[in-house]
Amino acid sequence: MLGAVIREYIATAEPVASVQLVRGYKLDVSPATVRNELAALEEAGLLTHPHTSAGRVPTDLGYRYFIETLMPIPSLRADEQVTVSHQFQQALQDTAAWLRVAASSLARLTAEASIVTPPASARTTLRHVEVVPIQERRVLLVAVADGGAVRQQVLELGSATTADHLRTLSRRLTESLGGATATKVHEAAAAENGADADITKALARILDEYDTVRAREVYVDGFQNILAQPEFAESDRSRAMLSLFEDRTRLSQILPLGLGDGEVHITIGREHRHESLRDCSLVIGRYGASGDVVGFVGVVGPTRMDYARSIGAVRYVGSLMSDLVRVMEGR
Amino acid sequence: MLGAVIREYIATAEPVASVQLVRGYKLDVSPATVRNELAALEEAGLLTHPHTSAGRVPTDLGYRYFIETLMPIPSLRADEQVTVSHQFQQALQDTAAWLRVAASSLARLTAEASIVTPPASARTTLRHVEVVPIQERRVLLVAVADGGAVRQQVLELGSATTADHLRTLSRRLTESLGGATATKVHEAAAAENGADADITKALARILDEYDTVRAREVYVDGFQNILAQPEFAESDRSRAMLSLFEDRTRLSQILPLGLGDGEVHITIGREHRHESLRDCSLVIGRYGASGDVVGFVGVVGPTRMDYARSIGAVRYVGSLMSDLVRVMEGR
DNA sequence: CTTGGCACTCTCGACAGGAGAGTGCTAATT
DNA sequence: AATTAGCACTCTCCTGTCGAGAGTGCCAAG
Repeated sequence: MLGAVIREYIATAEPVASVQLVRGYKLDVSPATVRNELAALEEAGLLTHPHTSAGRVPTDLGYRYFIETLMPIPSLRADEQVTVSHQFQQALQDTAAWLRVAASSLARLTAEASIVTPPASARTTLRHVEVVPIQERRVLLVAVADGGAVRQQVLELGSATTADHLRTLSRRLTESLGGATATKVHEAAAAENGADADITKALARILDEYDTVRAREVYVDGFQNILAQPEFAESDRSRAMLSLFEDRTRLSQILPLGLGDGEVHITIGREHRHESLRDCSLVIGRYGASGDVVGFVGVVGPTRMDYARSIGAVRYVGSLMSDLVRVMEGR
Repeated sequence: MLGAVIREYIATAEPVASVQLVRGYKLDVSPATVRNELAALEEAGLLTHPHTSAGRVPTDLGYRYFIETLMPIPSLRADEQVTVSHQFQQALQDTAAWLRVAASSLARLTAEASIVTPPASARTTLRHVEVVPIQERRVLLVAVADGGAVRQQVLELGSATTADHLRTLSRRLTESLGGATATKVHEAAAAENGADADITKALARILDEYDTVRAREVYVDGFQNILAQPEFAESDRSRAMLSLFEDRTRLSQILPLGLGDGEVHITIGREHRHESLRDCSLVIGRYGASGDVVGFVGVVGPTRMDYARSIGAVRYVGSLMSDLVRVMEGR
C-alpha cells in the first residue's frame, strides 16, 4: 500500500487520494478500507496530509522505509546500457571528457541533476614529469599522475635555463620520482639545489593538490531537469539549490566520504545537513579501482524522485567509471 | 531624462513615475512637464508603458540609445582591480584555474551570470609532445599547444612498445613538429609507419580539436545571481535560460565571432536570435594576444542590468586574460 | 513652454461565496 | 472483526466584486 502511494505520488506530484488507489491499482476493496489503512500508515509516520481534505503524501521516513524494504532495484535496460557505454567509448579518446560524459549521461537517464567528481587518490603517485620551456626564465611544468590525470602549472625561475637542461631534468625527475608519493617528492625537493629545487617543490605541491582539490572540479549537469519539477516552481528554492551547486566547496561537503566501493548512499529531505536540500534527495555512488582511487557519481532531485531508476543509473555509470579508472591505472 | 529613467529602473526594477524623477533627481520642474517629455520619448520608441496607469520602462531601443550616446563608462575601481588581479596572480599557478577564476570574478563584480571561453587559436601550433606508457599496448599522449593549453588522450596501439621507444619518439616528435600547425602534423603522420603513425595521427586530431571544440569548455558562474532578479521569478524563464547554458553547443552560438580585440559587444533583449534570451542582455568581450589566439569573456543578465559596470568589468577581466595568454605564448 | 487641476484607467489586495475534492466517523453489513 | 456505505465536515481554489491607490493624459490657464 505504501508502495502504491509512493509510486503514484512520484508519477503525479499530487497528493494521492483513496479512490485513485483503488482505481489505479485495481484493488478489490472500497475506498473506505483503503482510508483506514492509510490512516494507520500515517499513524506510523510514513505518510502525511498537507491539509484535512487532501490526499496522502509520503514523508521522508516513508521514502526511506520504501527504499530499504519494499523497492525492487532493477538494473538499467540493456539498450540504455549500450547507449551509455557507447558514449563512454567515444570519450575514451579524451580524458578530460569522461566526467562530462558521465554527468550528462546520468542527467539524461534519470531526468534529474547529476554530480560527478574526478577520481582522487588518497596516495597519488607520480608517473611522468615534463618541463616545457616557454621563455628564458619561465617554464610549464606538466605532471602526469598514476591514473592518468594531467596537471600543469606555469613557473617563474630565478635564473635562465635551456631547453636541453629541461629535457634532461624531465627525464631525471621521471626516472627518480616515478611511482613516488607527495611526501617522497617533498623529500627529493629538499635534496635539490637551485632552479631544479624550485621545480621539484612545485611538483610536490601539485601532488599535494590531487588529494585536496577534488572539490573544485565537480561536474554538474541537468540542473534544468529539476527546475522543471513543480516543487521548484518557487525561485527561492531553486536559487538556494543553485547557489549550493555553484559553490564547489559547500558541494563537496555533501559527499559521503566513508562509502564503500560500489555502494550507493541515499539521503532524503531533512536527513541533509544543508537547509537548502530540505526537499531534495541525493543518490550517490562511489567509483574507483583500488581502495586508493576514489570518486563519486550521483544524482540530485526532489524527494519525490524515482529512486529505483536513480540507483540503477548511478550503479551502472559508477561501474563504467571504475572500469575507466582501472584502465588508466594500467591494469 | 532617458538616462534618469534607465538609472532609476535599473535600481528598482519598478516602472518609474514622473514624481519619482523630480524627487529623486531634484528637477526644478513639475511632474506634468516631465510627463510631457516622457511622452515624447515614448513616441520615439525609447520608453514604454506596461499599462495606462503605470510608470515608464525603457525599451530595448532605449537601452541601446542610452548605452551608445549617453552612458559614461567608468573603469573598475582601483581596489576592485587589485582584488581581481590578485586572484589571477594566485591562479597563475594552475593553468586550468584561470577560466574558473575569470568566471567567478566577473560574476562577483557584476552580480550577474558570467561566461568565459578558453582561448582558441585559428592556427594552433604544437609546442611539446609526450607519449607516456600506461600498459604494454596502451599509451597516454600528452600535447602541449602554443599558448600552454595541455590536452591528453589514451591510445590503444596495434603492437607492444617500450618506455625507451616512447621516450625517443616523444623527443623526435617534439623536435620535428614543434611550431607545426594541424595540417603540417597531418602531413607528417602520413609519412610515418606502424604504431608511430597512429600516434602522430592522433596528435593531428588533437590539434584539429583545439580549433573546433571551444564550445565544450565554456565556463559559467553566478547563475544564481540572475535567478535572484525579480524578472526571473517565474521558473519557466529561468529554466529556458539554464537549459541554454547547459547546452554548450547552443551556448557557443551566441558568441560574437567577428569581434575585434578589446572590443565589447552588447546584445539587448529581442536583438538576440534565441527566444529564451528575450529578456536578457549580453555583454561580451574578446580577449587574446595576437589575432590568432582568441577567447571570450562576458556577462549575462536581465536587460535591466548595470551596463556601465558590466562593460567595465568585462573590459578589465578581458585585459587580464589577454596578459595571461601573452605570457603563455612566451612573449 | 510650463503648470495646476481633474478625470480616467489600470492594478492590487481584501473579501465573500460556491464548487469540488477528500477525509473521518458512524452505523450497518457480511 | 473486518469491510463498507453514507454523510457531515474541512479545506482549497476559483471567481467576481469592490475600493483604494497610483499614475497618466489632457485641458485650460499662467
